[in-house]
Amino acid sequence: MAEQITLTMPDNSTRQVEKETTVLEVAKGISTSLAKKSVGARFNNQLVGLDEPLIDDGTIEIVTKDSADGLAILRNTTAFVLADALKRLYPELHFGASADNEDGFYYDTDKADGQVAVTDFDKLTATMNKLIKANIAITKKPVAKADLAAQYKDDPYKSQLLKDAEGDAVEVYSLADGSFSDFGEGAMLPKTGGIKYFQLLSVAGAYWEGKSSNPMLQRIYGTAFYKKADLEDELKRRQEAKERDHRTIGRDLDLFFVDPKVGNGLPYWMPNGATIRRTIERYIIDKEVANGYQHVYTPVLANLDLYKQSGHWAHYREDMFPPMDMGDGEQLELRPMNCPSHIQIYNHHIRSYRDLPFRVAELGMMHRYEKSGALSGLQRVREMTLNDGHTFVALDQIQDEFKKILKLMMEVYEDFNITDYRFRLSYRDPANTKKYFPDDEMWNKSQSMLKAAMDDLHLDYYEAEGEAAFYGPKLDVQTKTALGNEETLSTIQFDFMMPEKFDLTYVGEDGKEHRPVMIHRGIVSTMERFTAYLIEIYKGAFPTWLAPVQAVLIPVKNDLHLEYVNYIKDEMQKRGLRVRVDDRNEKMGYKIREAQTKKVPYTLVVGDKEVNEVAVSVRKYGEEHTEEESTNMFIDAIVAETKNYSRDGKLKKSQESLDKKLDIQE
RNA sequence: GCCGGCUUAGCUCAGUUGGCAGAGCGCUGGUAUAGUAAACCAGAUGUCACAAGUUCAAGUCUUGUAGCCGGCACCA
Repeated sequence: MAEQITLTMPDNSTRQVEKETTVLEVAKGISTSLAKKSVGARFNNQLVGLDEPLIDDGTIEIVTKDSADGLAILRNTTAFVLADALKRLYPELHFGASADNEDGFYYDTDKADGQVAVTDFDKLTATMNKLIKANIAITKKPVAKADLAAQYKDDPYKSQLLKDAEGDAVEVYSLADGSFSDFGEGAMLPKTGGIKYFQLLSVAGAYWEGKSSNPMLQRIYGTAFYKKADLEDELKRRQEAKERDHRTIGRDLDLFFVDPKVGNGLPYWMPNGATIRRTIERYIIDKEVANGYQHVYTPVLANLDLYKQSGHWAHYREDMFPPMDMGDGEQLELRPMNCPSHIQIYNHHIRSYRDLPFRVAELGMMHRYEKSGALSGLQRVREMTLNDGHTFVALDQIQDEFKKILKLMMEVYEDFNITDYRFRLSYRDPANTKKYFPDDEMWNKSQSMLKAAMDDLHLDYYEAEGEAAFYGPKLDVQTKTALGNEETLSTIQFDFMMPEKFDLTYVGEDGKEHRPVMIHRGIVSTMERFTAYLIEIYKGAFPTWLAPVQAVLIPVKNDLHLEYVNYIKDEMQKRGLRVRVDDRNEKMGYKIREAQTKKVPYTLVVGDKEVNEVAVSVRKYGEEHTEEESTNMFIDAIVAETKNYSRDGKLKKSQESLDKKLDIQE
């Protein structure tokens, strides 16, 4: 009898099979329906193909088409076929890295006589389709790195990838007809015909090994699915993402603009956008004052020495506006960050332990000379106003203050209905400590303190090395833009360095001087980035409390109803509501349509019936039906709705549940 | 900053082998006076991104510059 191996299934049951049984045979052994759907397996946590013979005991999970792993196998195979097509069309082309991700895949290329461009996609797609139609088997075998080196000797990137691969051998995937082969990790489908629906999407430059000092390759992006509908959904999703883009909506709703002729990355806020921003600013200032912060104003200009002392000049000189030489030896700098300003506030008086935690906040305007390629709408700009705050604490207050800030953050998220985010603990890069404040003990201490605080609160997070600020580790709240790019929304940063550099002290209970710790924190990011973020999550349909115009009043007939409409307008304005009367010479349907396309929360129509009943006909944004409401009741309801920051006037989660989640005892 | 692409009216876009600068929406004026997503008529849109070059002639071809878009790198 042949040698047996033991496979452990996901449900912990075990199964004895002959050694060298393939994944497909294992799947068939479980059920034919599973075998039909299967495209590989996760064996001892490694992705393997259907033809993989199993030779050791291990855990196995059959990978089906409808799983993320199944898509990874498909996309890996599609990237392989793309590479084959590229090589057929451009024999001299060199390959760089390749990968699949949650949206699709990419393959990096380098061509001496002009890079691959989107105009090549038709030819590439046609060639790929030929290969897919031919349904060629893809075989896999391990080849010693030494044997493969000669084949790639003229290809600098592949040679490097080969050298960097783990072990002495790599898996080489080949078409059965011998016309193409490639090496790499990850599993593939057994035949090219397994690729059903793919699309090449875009090309973009990407540095070799992600280092800007290296040459730039051309990255070809694509995606692939097993089902036509899934591919169509993905393409539709990408289209909708563009419609959600804050730059598009910002223009359509007349919120802001950037005119390169008067300054790149320097946005102008139109009245509508300014109203949203002002509402956010008032909200967050009130919220912070209620949470013990003292709001201040500090100058946007300071002597350059301030930023030399803080270390910003040494670290970020390239991204700061050049200093203004005043001719008498003084150099003034547009501030790139507010922390040194708040340090001046702290240092202005002698501080006692009784003053701590000392919380100072500001909507601080800053200027950074962001590189031209980084600029993007309101998301990356050269002048921005940060919801900045610094709290100065004693060592033993760090944990408690951290929790308080986190609680404040979560309350704010609830008010804005922000739910899609991830916590990231950002540490320094252990392989490149030069970038950071040189004090190993400080780093180890503050990083473990941060992690302990998060663990203590039982919050999920992921850790990222190399993402820390130069002065300390941070908790970042990561979100995604409409186009899927990651960005930091909120941040809490521990800083043991600035207090040293500025010799900050407080007088302790013992009458002696002690060194405080600084916590930098931003809740709603910059006004620019946050507004962009809100535009995208709301798709321009702002909740009533934020909407630039909260209600539009439309008289059925101007000469009969305008008087009453103006009365309602006055009543609403007295209650602090933003309301507009549309008395243009247009048909009612036209005005209603415009109110809807401008995403005004409430459209109020007034005619004979309403005048007689002291009522309004209410139509909510996005809804087709209307409701008659007494004018007073309607005004009371909309006032209540704006007061509790809600879109629909519904009650929000209780305070206790938030406290419990964060484990905060007052 | 880097690689690729793009740039025509306020917006979305046509514009043929080089031969008078176009449409829809929006805007302006007028007519119509209305019950829940687009009334009708008329009118004005403009340094075809900018600067050179080729040509009898350039929105169109060539070169350079800027900006924008996608991504990479950066992001205190």
